[in-house]
Amino acid sequence: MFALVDAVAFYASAEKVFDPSIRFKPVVVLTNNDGCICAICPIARKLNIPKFQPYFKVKNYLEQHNVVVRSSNYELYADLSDRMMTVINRFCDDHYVYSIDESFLRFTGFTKIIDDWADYGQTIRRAVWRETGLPVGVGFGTTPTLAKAANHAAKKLSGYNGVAVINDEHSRQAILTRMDVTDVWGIGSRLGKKLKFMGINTAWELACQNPKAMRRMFSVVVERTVSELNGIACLSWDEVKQNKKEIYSTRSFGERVCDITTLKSALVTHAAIVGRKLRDQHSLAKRIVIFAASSPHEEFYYKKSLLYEFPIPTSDTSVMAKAVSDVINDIFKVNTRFYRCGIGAIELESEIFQQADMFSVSEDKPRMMECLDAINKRYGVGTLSIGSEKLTQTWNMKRAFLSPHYTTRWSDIPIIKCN
DNA sequence: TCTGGGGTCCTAGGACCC
DNA sequence: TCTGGGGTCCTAGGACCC
Repeated sequence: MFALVDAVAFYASAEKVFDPSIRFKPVVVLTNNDGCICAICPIARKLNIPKFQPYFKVKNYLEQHNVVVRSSNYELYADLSDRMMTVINRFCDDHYVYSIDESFLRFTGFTKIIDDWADYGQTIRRAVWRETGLPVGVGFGTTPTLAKAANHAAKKLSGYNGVAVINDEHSRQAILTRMDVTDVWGIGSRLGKKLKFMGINTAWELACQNPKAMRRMFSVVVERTVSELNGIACLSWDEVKQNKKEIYSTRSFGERVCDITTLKSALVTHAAIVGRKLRDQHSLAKRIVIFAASSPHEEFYYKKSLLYEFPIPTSDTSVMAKAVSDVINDIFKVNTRFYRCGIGAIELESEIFQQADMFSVSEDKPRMMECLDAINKRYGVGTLSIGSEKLTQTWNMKRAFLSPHYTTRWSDIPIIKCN
C-alpha cells in the first residue's frame, strides 16, 4: 500500500500558520520577483483566481476582493516543510519526500496491522495539523498513481474530508469516474486535449484503455499510467525514489542586470545551489550548462548558453565557480538587459564511481564542502559562501509582500500580546 | 513606469563526421 | 547529371508538475 500526503495550497497555508489575522481571509502567494500567482488558499479559490497568471494582470481584481497577497517566503516554507515531513515520517516505514509539500509513504510491515486506512489517514492529518498548523490531504492507493488519484479525491471531491482510499474495485471506480482525465498524474493539458478528442474524458475511461494501444498512440509513460490506474505497479519504489538526472538552478532578476560583475555573482550563487543539491543526492556532474538571457517578452531576445565539461566530475561549488569565471566573458554581452540566468548539471554520475584524480593536490576538498554544508544547515543557507557570490547584491529578488521569517530568524519570532 | 516562475525529463531535428 | 547512409552530439523546445 502507498500513500501520498501533501499540503493544501502549501505556500498559502504556510502564510496562515503564524498570522491568525489572515486565517479566514482569501490569501494568494506570488512566485519569485512577485511575478505570478502560484498558490491560492481554498477561500481565495472561490473567487476563481487563475493560477500562474502574471500578478500585474490580476492586481486590480485581487484588490477589489480584498485578497491578501504575499511574496514567496521560501525560508519559512522550507522550515515548515521540514517540520511537516518529520511528523509524517513517524507514520510509515518508508518515506520519500517528493517535493517541498508532497511525500510518498510506503507501507510494508504496517499493512498487516492497519485495517482501517481511512482512519489511519485521519490520524496523520490530525497529527500534522496539531504539530505544524498545516492542513494536509492523504490519499491511499495500491500503486503510486492510484495514491495520487486518491489524494486528489481527498482534497477536491466532496464526501472525503481530506482522506481517500483506493484499495478495492468499488473505491477505485468511485473515484476514477469522478476525476477529469487531466487530473491524472502525468496527463497534462496537451495530452488531455487529444484524449478528450478520442472520447476519453475521465480517469476511469483512461483506465479502461488497452495499455499497449496507448503506448503506440502516445508513449510508454501513458502506457504505464494506464496500468497503474488498474492497480498494476509499474513504477517500482526505487524508480519513484530515483535520483535526479538533471539539476537546475535558474532565477529571474528583480531588476534587469547589465553589468558583468553582477551577472557573475548570480551565476556563482546558482553554482552553489546546484553543488549543494548534487552533494545531497551523492552525485557528481560531468558537465554543466551555464546560461543567461534577456527577457523573451522584449523585442531583442538574447540568450547564450554554454556547455562546460569537467576533466573530473565534481560537486564542488568552488570548482563550478571557477567554470563560471572561465566562461563569463563569452556569455556576457554589452548593452543587454539580462532578465534571467542559471546553471544546470546535466550529466550526472554517482559519487561511488568517482575516479581518483591522479594529479589532485587538495585531498580535503570534499571535506571542505561537507563542512560548508554542515554549517549552512545549522545556521542557514548563505552563512558560508563562495567569495564571488558576494561581489554585488543588487540582483536580489523583488519581494514587496514578504512575511517575517517566523521560524528561522531571532528577530522575526512571533510575539503574542496579552492584555 | 513597468511588470510575465522554477524544475525535470524527453525528443525532434540540425550539424557534423566518416 | 543526379543520387546515396548512418552515427553522435548538441540545441531548442515541448510536455509535465507544482
